[in-house]
Amino acid sequence: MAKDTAISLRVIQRLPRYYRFLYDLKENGITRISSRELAQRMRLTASQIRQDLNCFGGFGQQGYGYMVDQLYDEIGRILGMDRLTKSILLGVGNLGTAVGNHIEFKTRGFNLIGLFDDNPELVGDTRADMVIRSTDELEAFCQKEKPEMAVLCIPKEAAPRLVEVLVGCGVKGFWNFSHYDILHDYPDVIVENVHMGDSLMTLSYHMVQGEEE
Amino acid sequence: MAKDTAISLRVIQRLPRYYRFLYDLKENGITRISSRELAQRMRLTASQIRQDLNCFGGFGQQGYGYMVDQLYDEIGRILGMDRLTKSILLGVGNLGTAVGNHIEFKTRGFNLIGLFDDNPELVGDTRADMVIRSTDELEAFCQKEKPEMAVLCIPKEAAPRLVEVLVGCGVKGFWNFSHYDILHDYPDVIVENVHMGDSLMTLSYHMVQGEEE
DNA sequence: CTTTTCTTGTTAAAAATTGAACGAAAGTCT
DNA sequence: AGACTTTCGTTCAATTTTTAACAAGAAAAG
Repeated sequence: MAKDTAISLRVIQRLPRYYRFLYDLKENGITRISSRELAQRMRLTASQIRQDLNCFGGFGQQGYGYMVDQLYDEIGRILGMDRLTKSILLGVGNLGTAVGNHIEFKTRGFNLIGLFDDNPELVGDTRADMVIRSTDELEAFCQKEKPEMAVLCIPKEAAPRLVEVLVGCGVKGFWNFSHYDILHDYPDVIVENVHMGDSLMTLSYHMVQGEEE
Repeated sequence: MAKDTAISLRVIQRLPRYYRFLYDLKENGITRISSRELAQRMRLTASQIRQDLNCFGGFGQQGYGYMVDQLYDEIGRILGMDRLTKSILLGVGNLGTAVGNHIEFKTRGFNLIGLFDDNPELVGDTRADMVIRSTDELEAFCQKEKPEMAVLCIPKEAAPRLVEVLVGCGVKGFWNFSHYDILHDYPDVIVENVHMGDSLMTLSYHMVQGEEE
């Protein structure tokens, strides 16, 4: 059943994709699915799906398949979608605004409770139904509200110092959009670096390759 | 020297990160670097760096290391950063606006030449120094300008049909931010799906794990 | 009720990726 | 100039990841 060996990062990174496809199945009124059919839809092998899911326990039934609803809930729970971890967002520029407005934090396990920016012209403005606070208030706010996660949409130069401050304030997770790589060297601190530019560059690489052949 | 075996996706996906770190070295006036030191900075093994770079040719020099400038340029060329592939962006909502303004397309091998949206209230407005066009004009625009890449910041429902239209118009690459997975089943079409929500969910998973131990 | 068909969970094999080891070439120092 | 150090490119080994194979259990069909 449940394995005691650590679950590989690759498996974890596939879970959200399963979650999305299962949501679609639910929406289309499909109540059960076999690994074979799910594999066809997702362009994976049935073997991989069975093995991935089995890391967390036997959710399926032989001769029948998986219950879509149940599997969706299970994966959601594994991913922590049943929580609302308090979060703050720093840097309310173009990107910060879009992230604050566009991302559905609440259905992803987080609750955005504060926005911060250095720019005095932005402070006091409203985004995503929240008032933008000055970064000067950051530490006081953290002491009071104890957010555990911080979204960073700040310039690269500001990142290292701010990370240090936030770790000092007890922030345990970073969703980092800044051009700076937060390295995984604070103990007990989880980092997810999002580099959209990197993604665009790999697209470029593949398009160049496509031309050359 | 140059290998004739295909280069693995993992290597390609690391290239932009090398590119970023090399840029930083350049900025700090560092002209040469050994695989060992770069490995320390990037939290990789020296072996991996040497092996990755060697896929494309021997850029280093024994007993000396790599020339930062030269290596930066080489990786840039490999990734196609010396090009300006014509691109359009569809869906100028929160996210589309941020992507249009925030991403440096020109230094990533692309040139954004048009914005499109369905919403009549947005058509005619300006974003990133460009006028927003109606989606009705899309096909005519493509016939004239022949963009090769499309950025999709549209709702999930609109994605499948629009992809079909764009592929018909000769678009060869998609940078897809929509909640829909474009599957790689058009021949000669390159897809890069960006799912920010997936990234947030893996962060959630790791934070839950961090708590439990 | 028995047989047949599915489909899982699991084990075994294959493939890919990463890390260590080492000779060779170039730089550095005395 | 010669000894010594550095560091690459490459080969080999270890690990990880993916794919295939299969026995066992459950549903469906006759």
